Parts: sequence; C-alpha cells; structure tokens
Amino acid sequence: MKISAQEEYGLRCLVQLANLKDGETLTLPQIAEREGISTANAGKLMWLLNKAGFVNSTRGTKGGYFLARPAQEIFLNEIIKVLDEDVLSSHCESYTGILDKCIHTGDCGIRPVIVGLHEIVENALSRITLAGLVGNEEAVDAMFHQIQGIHRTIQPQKIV
Amino acid sequence: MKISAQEEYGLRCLVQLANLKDGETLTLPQIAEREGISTANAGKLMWLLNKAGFVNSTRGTKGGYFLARPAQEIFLNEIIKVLDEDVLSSHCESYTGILDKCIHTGDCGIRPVIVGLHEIVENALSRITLAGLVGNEEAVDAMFHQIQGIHRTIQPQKIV
DNA sequence: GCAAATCCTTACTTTTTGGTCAAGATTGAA
DNA sequence: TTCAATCTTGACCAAAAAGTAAGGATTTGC
Repeated sequence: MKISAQEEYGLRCLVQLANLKDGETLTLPQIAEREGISTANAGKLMWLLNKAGFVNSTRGTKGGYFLARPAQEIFLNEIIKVLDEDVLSSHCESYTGILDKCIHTGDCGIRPVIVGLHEIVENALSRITLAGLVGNEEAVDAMFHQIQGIHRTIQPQKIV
Repeated sequence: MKISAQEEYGLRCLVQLANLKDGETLTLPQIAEREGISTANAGKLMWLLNKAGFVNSTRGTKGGYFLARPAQEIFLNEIIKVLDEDVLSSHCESYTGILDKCIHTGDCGIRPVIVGLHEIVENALSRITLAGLVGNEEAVDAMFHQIQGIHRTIQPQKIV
C-alpha cells in the first residue's frame, strides 16, 4: 500500500500553486524546476489537474497555472481521488485473478479489512486541506498530528 | 494509495492456510483454485511467503503448505511489509523526479503527510492478526471496527 | 529403485504505470 | 501582423509490476 508517483508529484505541484500570492501564476517550466521533474511530466500532471477542476490556466505570454479554488477549500482526498482513480468503490472489481469476478462474492473476510483500510486513509485525507500543506515541515507535521489525534507509536523517520 | 495485487493475493492465500485444522496442508493447485488465481502465480506468492518465514512446506506426495506460526501471532503489518517492500522507511528515496535526490531535502511540507499516512496504515494493520481474518464477513467487519475504534463516516460499500 | 506428486527456482512475457516527444492552438506584445 | 511564450493533446517509448512457463529437486508409496 503506497502512494503512486502521480499522487506524489501531483500533490507537490498543487502545493507550489498554493504557495502563490493572489494573482500570481506559475508556468510549466517553473513548476517542473521547483519539483525536480521534467517539463513534459509537469505538463501531463497539470493537464489532469486542470481537467479535474483544481487548477485553471491561461495561455500565451504571461500565461501560467493557478488554483481554481482557494487552497483552504481543497481537501486532499478529492485530489488523491483524481490522481489515482477512486479505488475505494472498485476494490472488488479488481483482483479477480484469472476469473471474471472475484471468487469471494457474498461472504469475504478480506473485504472489510481492505475497504476499512481505504476508509481510514480517505478519512485522514478528508480532514486536511491544501492550505494545510503550506509552511515548513515542523508546522505541517504538527497540523497533521493534531488533526488526526495521533500519538506516534512508530519511530519518527530520520530527517534527510 | 492502494493495495497492490501481491498484497491482496498474498494475504488471501495466507487466510486459506489460517483456515486449516492442525496437521492439514494445502497444495498449490488447491490454493490457486480457492483464490481464483493460476497455480503459477500461487507458486510465486507462496515462495515469497515461505522465504519470509510465514509458511512452511513439505515436498513430495502428500506435501503442501501450512502456516509456520499460529495465526494469532502473525500481524498484518508484517505480512504487508514482505509483500510490498517496506515503504515507510524509503519514501524520500523514491520520487526524486529527474534528480538524484528529492529536491525537498531539509524542509518538506509533503513528507509529514505522506509519512503520517503510512504510519496510520501501519498502525491499523499492526493491531490485526491473521486469525482475525478468519470467519464470515460480518464478524471480520465487527472485529476491524472494534479494534480501530472507528465510527463510519463514509457510506458502507454495496456488498456484491 | 522407480514413478508420481509435489515444491523450488529462474527466465520470460504481458500488462500497467510512468514518462517523453512533437505538433497544434491560443494569447500577448512589439 | 507577426513572433515568441505558453498551454493542449495524442501518440509514443521506457520502466516496473504482474503473471506465466518450464525444467530441476525432493519426498512418498509401490
């Protein structure tokens, strides 16, 4: 269970836009440079996010991308849903092995756990807005743990 | 963020073994049939799980697979770690774009969220044992929500 | 000792995901 | 009006994940 490349980079691009002051925009090369990805890749991601209604763009000289809505109103679960398809509602249609349908229709001991896990993640993400990701690492970390009400039971990772 | 095929099928195969009575075993074709996957695929999964010490096997006629430890002592987070690599400790080494290192070293607003998410999942899985997945769907669902202390905030999925 | 049943291991193929490229369309400014 | 900067789009290529195949090794039972 992990974050896909599209989720990771897409989120990061949006955070760049969330950092902008009102009226400012970023071009593809700027976004690409700030995230260390290729311009082509940034282009594809922004196209997705544009289609999904998270960003708007203007073409031509002085053009660029900007958030379509205030960062305070964009929740991470909406973003993830777009960047990685909505997996919560389709689990039993994937993983059908060599059959047309999952063999465990009717009664399945795995489903509650998998679906429950996805719910937990969805739930956690639905409490965080893009605006919450703006700021330094310490502040974001505090925000996250305060919102989730988590006491660390796992060793914090080494900060690189 | 989703469960990989290997995680899903690997877990399901282990649940089959957890269902066995003491002394019983399952062969690869049996496991494959019960999970609706090919024998070759089941073979690969069981090889992985064997290497990781979750199952043991005996060869020859009357051979088969069985759990190496009691199902009550095998926690899901251990299983997932084997089936999908330990992602929690390596996030910043992936997703470096076209660079050698992630561009956000030092101070990163995304990291706490991604790492925090992985922690939440790890945490949830570390409270559930394989034995908890044995039984009918309703019972497993109750176990899951009781352990996680969750009140559903999301509509339950349609049961297929 | 031999044959059948079974697991073991490596290499290969297919599918999915991730990423790149190039041509086209739009806009702003000289 | 023309050019340069920019986004848009679809086709293409590469890497990773998933799945398959086949030959080898081990054990049991006759």
